[in-house]
This record gives sequence, C-alpha cells and structure tokens, in this order.
Amino acid sequence: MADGVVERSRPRDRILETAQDMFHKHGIKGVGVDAITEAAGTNKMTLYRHFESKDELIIECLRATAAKASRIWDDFEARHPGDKLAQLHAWVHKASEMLSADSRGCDMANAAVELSESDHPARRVIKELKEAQREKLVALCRDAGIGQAELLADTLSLLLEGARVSMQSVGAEGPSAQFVRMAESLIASFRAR
Amino acid sequence: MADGVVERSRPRDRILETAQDMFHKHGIKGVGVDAITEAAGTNKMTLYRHFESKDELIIECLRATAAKASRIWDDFEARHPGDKLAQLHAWVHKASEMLSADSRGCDMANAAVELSESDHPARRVIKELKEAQREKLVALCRDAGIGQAELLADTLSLLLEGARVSMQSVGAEGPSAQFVRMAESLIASFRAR
DNA sequence: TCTGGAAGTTACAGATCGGTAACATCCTAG
DNA sequence: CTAGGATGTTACCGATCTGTAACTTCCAGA
Repeated sequence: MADGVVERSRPRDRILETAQDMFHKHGIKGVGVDAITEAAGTNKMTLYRHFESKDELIIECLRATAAKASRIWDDFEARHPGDKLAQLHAWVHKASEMLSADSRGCDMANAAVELSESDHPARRVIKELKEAQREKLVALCRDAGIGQAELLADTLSLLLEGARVSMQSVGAEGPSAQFVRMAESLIASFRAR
Repeated sequence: MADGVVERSRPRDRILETAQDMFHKHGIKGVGVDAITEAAGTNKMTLYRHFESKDELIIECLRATAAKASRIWDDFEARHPGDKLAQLHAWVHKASEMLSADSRGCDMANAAVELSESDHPARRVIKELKEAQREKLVALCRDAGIGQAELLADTLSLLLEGARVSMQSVGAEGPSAQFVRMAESLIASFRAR
C-alpha cells in the first residue's frame, strides 16, 4: 500500500499528527486547514467534524506535544531509577540532542509568539502546560539535592528557551552551541553551594 | 491639531513607525498592510510607493528596531565612559527594565519564529543584526576584563532571549522574574575565575 | 444482507490577504 | 501664480483564509 507518511489510521489521528508536524515546521499562521487535510489524506469536512475550529485543533496539537515531552521524562526515570541527579544530567543531554536534531524550537513558545491576542484560547493552555513543565524541573532539581532548586530550574529553563529561539534567528553555530557547557557548569556551581 | 499618535511627519516615516509598533504588538502575520496604512493615516498606494513589498517593509522595520537598540548602547558609554564593567551591569539593568515594560519580546526573534520559510529575505537580515549584537556583547565582556568573554556573553544572550520568550508563554511571574539575579551572579562567577 | 454512522466530495459563502491601475487632489519649489 | 511631484481615493485582481451545506460513498457490525 505504502501511503508514504500517511498511515491508515483513523482520520482524526492523522489530522492531529499532520497538524502537529506542519504547525511545527511552518508555524500556526503559516498553515491553513486545507493544507493540513490534504497532507493528512482527508478533507476539510472531516476535520471540522472532529475539531470545532482551527483554534481547537491548535490546542489539541499543543496538548499532544506536551504529552510527548512528558513521555521523555518517563524515560529519564526508567533509565536512572531513583537517581535524580543522573536524571537531571539526562535532561541536559536530551535537551541538547533535541536542539541538534531540530531547529524550529518549542511549539508552545512559538505558538505564544504567533498568537499574540491576549484572549486567544490557546494562551491559557500554553501557560498551564509550561507551568507544569516548570514544576517538574523544579522537583527534579530539588530531589537531586540542590539547595536553590527553583533558581536552578528557572535558569536552566531560560537557557534552553533561549537556545531554542536563538537557533531560529542566528542558527546552530550561535550561542546555543554552548548550551551543554553552560548547563553543566551551572549545575556544578549550584551543587557546590 | 492633535492627530493622536499619528504625527504630521512624512508618510514614509509614519508607515515605518506604525508598522514597527503593530508588528511588535500583533506579530507580522497578524497585521495586514491595510491595517498599517489606516493606522498610519495614509493609504496602501503610498505604502507601495515607498516599499516595494510587505517583505521589504518588514526588513526596514527590523533595521529600525536594531538601530534603536544600538542607541541604547551609546547611552551606556555616555553614562559610564570607559568603565566597561559598569556598562555591563547597565546592560543587565536595562534588559530587566525592558522586560518589565513590555512582554512581547524581541522583534527579531519573534520574526524568526514567524517567518519559518528558510529562504525568506528577512532571515538573513535577522541573522546579521543578531550577530552584530552578539559581537557587541562579547566585546563588552572582554573589555570588562572577563576571561571567557564569549562564553559569558553567549550565556547572558541565551538568558535574555529565554526571558523574553518565557514572558510570552508563562507571563512575567515565571522564570524571567529572576533574570537580574541570574545575570548578576553569572557575571560575578565569571569575574571570580 | 441490510443499515447506520463515519468519511469523502463538491461547491460555496464571506472575509481578508498582498498588490496594482487610473485618476483626483494637494502642496511646495521655482 | 504655476508646474510637477507627492499623496490621497476608489475600485479592482486573483489568491487564500475559516467554516458550512448538501449530497454521495464506504464500511463495519448486527
């Protein structure tokens, strides 16, 4: 059969997966629903039977992205059970790996940039998901025995967020190239306190 | 007379200033040329007599924004002539001040997120301007007597870039609230080496 | 085999987009 | 005062956008 990328799953799943990919690559306002349905091998009516609007689809895509990220955290625990410090280093390593593999940055941050209307329905979802991720990193730092866990977690967050956006403007050879070194020396200095 | 925001300057200047403001607030793809000309108190034909396309207008806006930022650097030198370390602290202070005053982040970074097409004419301009800013900060760090000047400059860059994008997704009470503390303790630790 | 819901198809509405043509008007330099 | 360029006005082009209506086809379960 070999439909290429389009697997023979249910239309709703194909739409969601395709939309995630296209929003990520071309931005939310850079992709129309027609292009999504065509790439998903279906049609516009079917999309609107499963999602009440494009905004609703955007939100579902963001939730799906966050869920994928969450699964990565599960992997940290699986690989280093109980060893929170090792998990923190794994976080740094994985972050750098994802920086190298993809230069379009964080879907939620990008969406926040694009959807500037302060009352856009996706904004509260973005905030919730980002806050949950922040709490996870804070907990990881704290459980790794670091004193100022919140401050380290927030610093690492900003570094990563900055690296992801910096890559999009100056490329991979810019400041983001030093992300691992920065993060590791930060962790070391926080542990030394 | 009191035309409100629209001063009685020449149409080209009004268009440029208005476009900068609207692109900043609502994003590039969130603003049409009709809306710009109307807000600038002029019309579409006049816009296209001065700018050959919307893309060209975008580029001019980015250059203008960078020029404004450049003027801020002149102010550092004027306030702390010769004292590069004081200028570095002034940079931190000014960055934090701008974070508090505005939550829409950096126009160039936002543009890079929105204009995802890799061959978009604005992308090379963004890269050039960002690289120039990076070199300025590296030079400032080096002249302030810091050993690993590039690494400090890049770290501060990523922190600021991260703070600006973080504000847009989680708001001013998120990780970006600690920007000054992070930056200052970074500078201190680099100076101690 | 029959049936009912899910999915596909076609066409369209109404708005907005970037960009242009033709023409009227204004304002300033000579 | 007058000429000529800068600006304003109106109308339009073709493309694209989100979203919907009406109808047909498919397919799985009873």
